[in-house]
Amino acid sequence: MGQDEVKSELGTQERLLEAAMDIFGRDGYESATTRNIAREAGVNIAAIPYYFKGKEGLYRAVITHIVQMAETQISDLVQAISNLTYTGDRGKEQALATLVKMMEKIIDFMVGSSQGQRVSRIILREQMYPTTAYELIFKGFMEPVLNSVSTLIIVITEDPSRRTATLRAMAIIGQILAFRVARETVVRSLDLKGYDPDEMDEIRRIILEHTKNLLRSLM
Amino acid sequence: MGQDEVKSELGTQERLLEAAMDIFGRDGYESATTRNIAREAGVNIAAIPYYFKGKEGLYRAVITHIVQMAETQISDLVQAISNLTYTGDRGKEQALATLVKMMEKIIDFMVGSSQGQRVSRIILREQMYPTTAYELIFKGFMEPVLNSVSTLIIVITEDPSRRTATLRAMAIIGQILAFRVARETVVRSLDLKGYDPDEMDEIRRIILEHTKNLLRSLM
DNA sequence: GTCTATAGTCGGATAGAC
DNA sequence: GTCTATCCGACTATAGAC
Repeated sequence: MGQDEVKSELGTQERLLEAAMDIFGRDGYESATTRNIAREAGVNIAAIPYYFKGKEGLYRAVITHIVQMAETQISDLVQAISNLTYTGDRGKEQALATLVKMMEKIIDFMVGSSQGQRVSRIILREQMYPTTAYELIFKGFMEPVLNSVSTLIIVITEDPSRRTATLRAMAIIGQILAFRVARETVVRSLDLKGYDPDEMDEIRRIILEHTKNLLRSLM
Repeated sequence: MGQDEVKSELGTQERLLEAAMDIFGRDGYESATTRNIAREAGVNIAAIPYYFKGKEGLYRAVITHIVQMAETQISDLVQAISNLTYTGDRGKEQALATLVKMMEKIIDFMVGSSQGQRVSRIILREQMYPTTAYELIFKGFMEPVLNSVSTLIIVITEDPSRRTATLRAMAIIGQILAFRVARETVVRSLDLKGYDPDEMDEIRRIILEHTKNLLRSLM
């Protein structure tokens, strides 16, 4: 199927996309320069307006790309949650186990992997300073995750209020956000170099313990 | 008294500082322009290098100012915590009550007041993308708060590990961060216009309930 | 102290050769 | 499709009149 000419086209585009994800993730949209991105990708600056219709178009392409990456990570769990019906005490424990699994995915994605760190920086930036690209992230990632988690919380707490469950879901996920947003503060407070596997294990352990204890107290 | 004067009666320096807090909080450091700030303040652009040695100096002045504001909010609690010694079951309950009080302060400051919202946007931005001004925030605000909260957690859980307590503190405070960082997502998910007093009450109630239930489960 | 005018810099986009 | 050269706009900062 693949033609050689197509391969070389996608090569330049893909290299720009990879470099853009790095630079946008590191510097933020305004501070990032197309000159830097082009240099990092090893291509000419003029390739950006040529392939992506400018800086903004490149940014949107990055957003679309990372939403797809994130979706891949969680699609199976979202799918499972929207299909299954949980009832009774056994259903509650199942729902809690699923929730813990989802939290684990999010932790490893946002805090653990170096790829996920840059990606989640971009996502969090859009949360704080939404641009026209925010809609893509909301519909493609945030809304599905928040809906899934709040559905599980409704099952676990037997409180049918979607509103209350959504707020609880935000608070619970916030435990994870803290370690991404305030990474520098955590690292300094504990006099670390970064999150190495030992710290990651303890962070994961603590957040999951908190989540389980909290939800059991609401059962 | 008569301190409630309007903006036009403030000096040029103060008007610049107020305007800068607004614009930096809304747009972030790079996106904010000195032109905008000067126009918002109703003063000439040249006043910025004249009084603050340029854009960066103005930003540092804003950071210093907001750290002082934040310190005022929490200094009494930080003071009380560093002085008192809590022991026994009664001590644990006292520590928990103090922790809840501090959480309430932080919620009202970060999520509730419109002033605090702009300020906390700047603080969170420095968390995610630290500049040379980060040190001021860390030493003046983040470190004292994190230390206070983790000290209380050590008393409550009777686990002497400062490291574990600090990580727990981050996770617990993260519940608050979520409503500031992902405000737009919360608002959209619940189809709101913003956080009105009803939502604020429920957010506060839920976070405090989570915090109390969680820490009781760790006693 | 405050203004106008302008210098100096930088980043994004484009034209046109190859 | 990719390159070089260049343009244009926007921004910060400064010089100097008042």
